[in-house]
Amino acid sequence: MSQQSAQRKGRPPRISRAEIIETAGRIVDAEGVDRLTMRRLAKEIGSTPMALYHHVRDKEQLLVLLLDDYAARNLHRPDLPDDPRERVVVVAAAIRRTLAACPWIVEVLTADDLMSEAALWFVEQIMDGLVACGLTADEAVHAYRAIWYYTAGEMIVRAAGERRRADGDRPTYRERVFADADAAELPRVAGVASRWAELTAEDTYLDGLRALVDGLLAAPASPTARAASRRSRS
Amino acid sequence: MSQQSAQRKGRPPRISRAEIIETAGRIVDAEGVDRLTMRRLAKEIGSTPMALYHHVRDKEQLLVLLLDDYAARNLHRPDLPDDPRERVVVVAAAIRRTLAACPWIVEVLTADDLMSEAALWFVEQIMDGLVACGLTADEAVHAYRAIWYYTAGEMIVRAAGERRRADGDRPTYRERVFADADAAELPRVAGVASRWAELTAEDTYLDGLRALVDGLLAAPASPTARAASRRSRS
DNA sequence: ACCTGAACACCGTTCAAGT
DNA sequence: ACCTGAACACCGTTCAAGT
Repeated sequence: MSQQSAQRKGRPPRISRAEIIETAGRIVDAEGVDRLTMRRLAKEIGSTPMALYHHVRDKEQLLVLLLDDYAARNLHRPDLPDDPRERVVVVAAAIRRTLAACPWIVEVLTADDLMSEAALWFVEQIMDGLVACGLTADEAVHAYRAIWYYTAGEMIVRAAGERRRADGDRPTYRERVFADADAAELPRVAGVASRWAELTAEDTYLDGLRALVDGLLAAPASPTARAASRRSRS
Repeated sequence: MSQQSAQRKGRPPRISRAEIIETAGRIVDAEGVDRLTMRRLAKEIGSTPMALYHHVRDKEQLLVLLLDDYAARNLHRPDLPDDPRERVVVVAAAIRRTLAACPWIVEVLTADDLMSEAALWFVEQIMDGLVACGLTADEAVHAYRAIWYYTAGEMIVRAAGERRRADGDRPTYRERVFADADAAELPRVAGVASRWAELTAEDTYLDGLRALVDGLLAAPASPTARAASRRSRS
């Protein structure tokens, strides 16, 4: 535990995990996440690729560490409204606003859950709001997860859409599929086909979030019905 | 070979897109998506990497094509209940059941929307159910998107969790973070910390889906309020 | 304990040429 | 039109050795 006095063993470190994360963050901010490679990072830091492996397990862990660092510095706690339901919405929206500003989260999201220390306060507020609205602790966990699924999905799908729009105006595959939609067989789809891109470009995260939270908090099925549905799942 | 018969233009193709997709599907099924490389695929097919680029634009498109093919063959249309709200739930659950069975969708989901021809019928049914419950066409598109965000997010987060569980029982980062949760500051989180893994391993997709659909169809804000919220977004 | 060099076993894609 | 060979510009990670 007392490492400043006892430098007796081995050679002193030249690079630190903090330095690795900081440099990695700079590369990612400046050039995007797929320009971050262990070799490139080592060069930037003035070391060799293998030196990095003494401080992080592998590239995947580095990415998770990077997002934790980002969350710790950018996840600002919002003012909490009194109404517990509104608290849930406001806190979820705060998570999403911060993470959506960081276009490479998708890479990490698909590698691991975001569950940094900095995020725990947000989870706490969401769960507390849900419990204050009448959910049990277990129900609150499941409801929180549903909110997280919706939030993560929105960010990922939106990021994919933006990437698609970014690299070239080549007529997207989806547009061709829609154009082929038969109005007789698929009237609803055909009816909005021409406006699909425009409609799905709108940011409706908040509307959907409110609907989800309302639904999660609406008078649920009776306890017996819930128990039955739980049984049928296992 | 004998090319003197039908030499209208150029040389006859040795390989086809269909053959590429079929072989790629075999590799992915047998060994997982990250064993699918253009070089490996070419070898398997008895050709060279560059021959593939005459039939698909790049690896990303190949993956999208592969998922479309999977969807076309596995997305079976469910019986439609009479109740339009239940129709929405049943159809969304059918999409999710099929896609969740295919662990590599995440790679495609983050590259592009799934929007194959085979999926259009499902989109149609969901939109039709939503409209039958009173939504306008535009609202139905947004509601469909919310359902898709939730569904995609659930599949991606679940897949990440399974991958994490699969490769080694190393104590996940998340578990350590939870163990450190201060019961005084974060009572709700600390209260379920020990059961978090167990609770989040439960499949609650359907419960969350029902909550979301209920919320989306519940008496929405008045038309004027909706118009105001639309204005404030743009 | 920490770092290095060399090597392993690969990638996706471009280019110019052949048939 | 379709395919090939060679090359470009890389990867993440392991291993054995050095300090």
